[in-house]
Amino acid sequence: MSESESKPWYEDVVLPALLRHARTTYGVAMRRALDEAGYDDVPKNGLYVIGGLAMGAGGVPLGQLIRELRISKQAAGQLVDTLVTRGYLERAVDPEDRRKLTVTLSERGRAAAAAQAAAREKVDAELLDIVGADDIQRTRRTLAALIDMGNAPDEQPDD
Amino acid sequence: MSESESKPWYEDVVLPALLRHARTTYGVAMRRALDEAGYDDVPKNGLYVIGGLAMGAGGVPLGQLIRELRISKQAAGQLVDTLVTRGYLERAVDPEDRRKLTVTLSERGRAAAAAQAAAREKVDAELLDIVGADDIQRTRRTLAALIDMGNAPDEQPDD
DNA sequence: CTAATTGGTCAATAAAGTTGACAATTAGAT
DNA sequence: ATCTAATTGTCAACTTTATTGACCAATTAG
Repeated sequence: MSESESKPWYEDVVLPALLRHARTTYGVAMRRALDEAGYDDVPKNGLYVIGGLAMGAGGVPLGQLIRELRISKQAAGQLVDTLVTRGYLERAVDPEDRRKLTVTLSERGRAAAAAQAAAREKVDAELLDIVGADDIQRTRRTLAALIDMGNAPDEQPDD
Repeated sequence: MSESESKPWYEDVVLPALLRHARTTYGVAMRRALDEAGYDDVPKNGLYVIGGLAMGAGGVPLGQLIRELRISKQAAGQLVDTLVTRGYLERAVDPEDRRKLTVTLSERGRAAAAAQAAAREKVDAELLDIVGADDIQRTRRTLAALIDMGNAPDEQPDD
């Protein structure tokens, strides 16, 4: 059995570990880009908030953060607080239902989101070079299937 | 444009978000399996330690945990402390170099690891049913490429 | 017009990670 | 054989992040 065709290193690494480490590549790249651009006070989950908010144009309801980050509403409120204090977000009440809060990116927030997106796209591009568009498409579909599995109607936490 | 062939929901979800949520499917399943089997005191990163240790037979050096979890050596030490206290791990000093520490699964640790692995495999099997072996293989390769990108020689943190 | 539900806040606390200082062990150079 | 120097991990103090429980305000259902 020759060295040159030994099985790849990831052969018996379990999928959740691969997912974790793969995401870390993005995480490190995005964090470093933000740091270098002077946005060095974004809290851990802030990456997700800022990145996620970038695409939803009209602002994101707090409840959505709670569900997607899988944290308590108090933690979500505190996270938003921090991001508002540090100038990345602005709160707004939903005029339809004045209990509801939505958050939007501030000027500074949009700048940070842009830096983060650039870093992400750089990784995307490099990956595209390595594995090609088809594999990326299949990977995305596979990940989506996995996500759908976790969204069975009974999975929502009560709080 | 008909409803039935609208673009899939994940179309413009960025890859790091897909990775995050996909991993959450595993995380939730594994956590729930552990809870239901009575192993309800495993700390957050403990999932990774226990799952990762399951395969490395001889025990894992502490330094490896530090690098893979990307936490400080102090945090790693504390995590191991907790897992030892709660009966999942056992410490052992490397006789070659008595500074070095390795951890191995205790009896209880192995039982927890088995429960966790079963949950993981159940998700694996379900995924296999949905997307097929080929897509999983390509996904694994793609993730591995992404991980390799993040392991450039200059990426190791100093501490 | 109550009563229940939903959406969020406040306060206290717990959990997890960080930094800084230091002890023990090993390695490298005299 | 030491005498540095580097590696590996611990201790202690502190910061950050998230949780629980009690509560208030706005909305919706009877």
